Amino acid sequence: EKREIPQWFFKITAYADELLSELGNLPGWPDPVKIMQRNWIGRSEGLEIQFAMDDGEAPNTADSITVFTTRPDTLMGVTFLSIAAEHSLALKAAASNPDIAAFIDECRRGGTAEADVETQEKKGIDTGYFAVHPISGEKIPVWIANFVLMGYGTGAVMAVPGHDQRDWEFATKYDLMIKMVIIGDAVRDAIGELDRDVRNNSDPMTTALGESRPIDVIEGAGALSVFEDFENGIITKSAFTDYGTLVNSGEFDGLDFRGAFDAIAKRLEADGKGERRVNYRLRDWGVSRQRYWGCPIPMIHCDRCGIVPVPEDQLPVILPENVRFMGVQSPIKADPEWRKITCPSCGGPAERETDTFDTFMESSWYYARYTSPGAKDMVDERANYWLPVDQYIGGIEHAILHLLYFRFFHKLMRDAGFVKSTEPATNLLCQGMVVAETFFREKPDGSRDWINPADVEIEKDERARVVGARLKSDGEPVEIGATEKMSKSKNNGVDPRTMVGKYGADTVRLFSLFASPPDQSLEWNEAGVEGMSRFLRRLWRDLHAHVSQPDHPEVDAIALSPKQKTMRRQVHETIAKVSDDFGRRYAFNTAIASCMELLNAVAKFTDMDEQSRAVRHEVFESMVLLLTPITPHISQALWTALGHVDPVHAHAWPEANEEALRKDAVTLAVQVNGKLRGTIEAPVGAAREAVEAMALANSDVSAHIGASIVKKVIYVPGKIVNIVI
RNA sequence: GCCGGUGUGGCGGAAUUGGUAGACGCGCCAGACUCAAAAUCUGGUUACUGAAAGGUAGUGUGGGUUCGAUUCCCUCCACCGGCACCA
Repeated sequence: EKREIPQWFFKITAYADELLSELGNLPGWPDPVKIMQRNWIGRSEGLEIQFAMDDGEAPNTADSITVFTTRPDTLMGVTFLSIAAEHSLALKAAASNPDIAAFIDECRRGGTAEADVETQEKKGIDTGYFAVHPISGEKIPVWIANFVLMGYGTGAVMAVPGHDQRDWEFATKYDLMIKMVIIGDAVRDAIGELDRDVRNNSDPMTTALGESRPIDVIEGAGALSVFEDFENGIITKSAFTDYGTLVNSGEFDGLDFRGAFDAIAKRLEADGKGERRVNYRLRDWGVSRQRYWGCPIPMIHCDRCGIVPVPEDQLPVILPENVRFMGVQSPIKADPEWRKITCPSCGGPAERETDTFDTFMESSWYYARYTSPGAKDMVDERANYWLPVDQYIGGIEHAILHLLYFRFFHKLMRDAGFVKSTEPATNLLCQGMVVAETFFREKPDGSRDWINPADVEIEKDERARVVGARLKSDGEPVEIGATEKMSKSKNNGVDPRTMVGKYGADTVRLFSLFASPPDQSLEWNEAGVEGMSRFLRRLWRDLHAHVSQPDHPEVDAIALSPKQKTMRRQVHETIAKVSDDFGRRYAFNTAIASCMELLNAVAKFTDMDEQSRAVRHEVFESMVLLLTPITPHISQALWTALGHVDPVHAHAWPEANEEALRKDAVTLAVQVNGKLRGTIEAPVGAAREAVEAMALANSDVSAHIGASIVKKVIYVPGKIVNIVI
């Protein structure tokens, strides 16, 4: 059932629409990742418009410049076109003009990374060519601009300096015309008033300007500067980029964004000069890299047959290991022998591809291969048993690239018939980085000698503030640097095995999960681990003290004293909280904290009667089960101590008992004007009037009300009473 | 520059749907035990003020919405991640 693979198959842009829409079917993925991917794909609706070249100036009248715009409503404000340095027309202009050629060279030298392009100084050069405005027929100049990239859209943009900030800055710098064709609502409304007075001119802006009185009227609408600019025929402050109403746009005057979009689209479509189009910011994925390390691209270049795939029985192409590195070039590129091969199609001499795949290529489908070890194909039928991945975990730094390629590849495999699912992973957790403090000493040449945190002693003042640090070996001070991601270059890596050796794996795992929620960065700091060790030792000691007591009956919920009930309720509250923290919130730190609270509470619960011992048994059994996923080894030992024969991991996860969770009374905060002034104990389900009366009767509260009149009382059952005076 | 995130005690962090800010842990202080130390246990620990009870302020900045804001909205600042070849 494998499909014939069409030519567009490997283009990620062919999947742009699906990659975007399927984000809506990923409830188990974090919102920030989905938002970043949505923005990265960047779907936008607009018009593609052709600007013909002016006959008298163009080197070839067949030339035209195609632009894409999401703001066709500003079309009548176009005063020039900006094209990329690699645009065919730019290259044509460069052929006869050394200044232009030099400018293009300069653009090439600049970085192509989006961050470089967006932060560099906006520069341009006039090509000397003119295009024709598709509606007004005006001649408009064509400029080359360093911020227009060939890889985006069509490599050319229509410039509307009046209503685009970047175009505005460019036009101001090079003294190009700026037209106002959109006005905001405030200006429109003010003009509307003037228009009613005059009524005899169809162009409201002209009417307003024709009168000697508009300024004071407009001033009230808060648009004075815009209006003054218009009087002078230029926008001086900055571009007006909001949506609004069209002016100075001939037949389109008075239309809003939507109306203008439709009218202009219709007009251009009728004239064959433009059409509606959906554009994506997403670019195609170039998968080849000019380096040695990597998976060779299994393609063969034949002069007669073109590019021919390596036959399947010769896969995989193995990277030669017996190579010599010389300079920066890949050794398989330098080696004239390795690439020699006969063409599998015609049998003539041919050459292997010497580029290797981008590492993102393999990381895009390894998870699928893991389901089918030894499979002859990429995967076999086992993939459909395991996939999609239930829980995928990776760093947030992969939010865009890896996780988009990952989704793309899964859809490719689906369309090739390898898997049936549409998305590779149901749930995604992006964990933070492991960071640690850095320490250094400055060397005479100003460079830094980084010192490992394990070799440093921290000095603190009497208020426990860090005042300095010393090297353990010589006792001399060292400088304290930033807290950064663990790295070799900053020598702040700490091997957890040292800690595991000292405290055991359970303690270290407990510590690393307790230190911060998984999606935040984790500070690896030895100080906290002592607390975890203490907690486990207390649990061990208290549990063994409990099992050394005489046997006890089952818990009899009806026979429990209020104190026993409270203790038992806390057990079930903890079960409910830990279950939710593990299953829904991934909040392991708070799950552990509530187990600690439970241990603190049971340590104070020292009654020795039978039912107390029964409740205490429930505390320890539950706590051991709740901690098992984090501390399996000590949990198993404690489980055995509690008298169980079966392994702890085989036991069912505890469930919170509704009956045990029930409360008779609840503590309510009482506020006066939003400030906490006291608390009251109210029976659950008490009437509003009764609760209000209790709140007003509270002495701390009444002291703050004094002789004032109570205006309003807000009561949120189970939470607060707020008395407004 | 753009997109996303973060900012809370001395420190890591909690507050889940707008409802008692600082849970839990570290550190620190005091006490108990001890000849002593370690370990352990008990109590305290946001700041200012006050003998105390308490009062006032307080969650990066400045504003706003609300009876009530760490939480929602706007502004700004700092830091972290990504920006398509980290060859």
